Amino acid sequence: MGKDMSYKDKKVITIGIVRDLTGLSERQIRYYEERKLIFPERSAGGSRKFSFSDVELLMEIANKIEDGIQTHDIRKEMLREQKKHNQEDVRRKMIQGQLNAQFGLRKK
Amino acid sequence: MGKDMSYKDKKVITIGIVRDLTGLSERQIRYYEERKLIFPERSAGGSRKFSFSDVELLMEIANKIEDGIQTHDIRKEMLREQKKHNQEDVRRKMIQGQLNAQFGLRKK
DNA sequence: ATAAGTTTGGAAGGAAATCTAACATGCTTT
DNA sequence: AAAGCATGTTAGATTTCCTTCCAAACTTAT
Repeated sequence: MGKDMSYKDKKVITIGIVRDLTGLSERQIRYYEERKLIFPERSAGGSRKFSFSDVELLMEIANKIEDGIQTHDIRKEMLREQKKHNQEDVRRKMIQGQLNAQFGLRKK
Repeated sequence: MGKDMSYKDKKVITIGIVRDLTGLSERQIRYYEERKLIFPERSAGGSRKFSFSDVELLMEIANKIEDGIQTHDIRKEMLREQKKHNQEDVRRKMIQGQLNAQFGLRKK
């Protein structure tokens, strides 16, 4: 239940490295956070920590910005995507639930 | 040929995070580097950068240290492992070379 | 058993990396 | 014209990291 994550999603990368990996400025990275496009964690002292997923997302964001899309609209797109995935997830879990009920697979 | 790497091998994690991930002290981590058990890269400013592989290796090292094995012997074990893998690699590549020669698969 | 080596902690002082907040600029959109 | 967007830059404070040293408690070798 403690749900562990792949390396890709572990928040372990500081902003300077993200800068080097993406080619974005730190200013841009912080701004995209402000606009709620990315959600780094924080260290005890307050430093941002990003994952490789965040880095990938930032590169996609960079592309859209280049195409003249505004952060506001990027956010909308992202929320739409998210919703779609959530729905798929719910469907998948419901089906699993049905199966469990029918065939009485017990957990643990 | 620019050989790209998986996330696991990218050197992107600073020592403080490695400390948190492994439970080792920074002192210990630096010492194990001094003893040539791990090989972090450096930022332009001189900060160490580790990969997830390094983190895993550090956890193995920590176990061996707990078992009373000395860094010197851990290093020997590691070199032995390394050599074995290199040999396997050479063998694999030689076989591949033979096949290419026999069947004239051309590269590119 | 004395000497030498191992492993770790801790302190000092300095440099690098990060943080927030503010102001400036050049564009868009309203 | 006013408001909002995206980014750069600066300043000062804080956090993180670096190396170098000394100390302590062990372990191994002579």
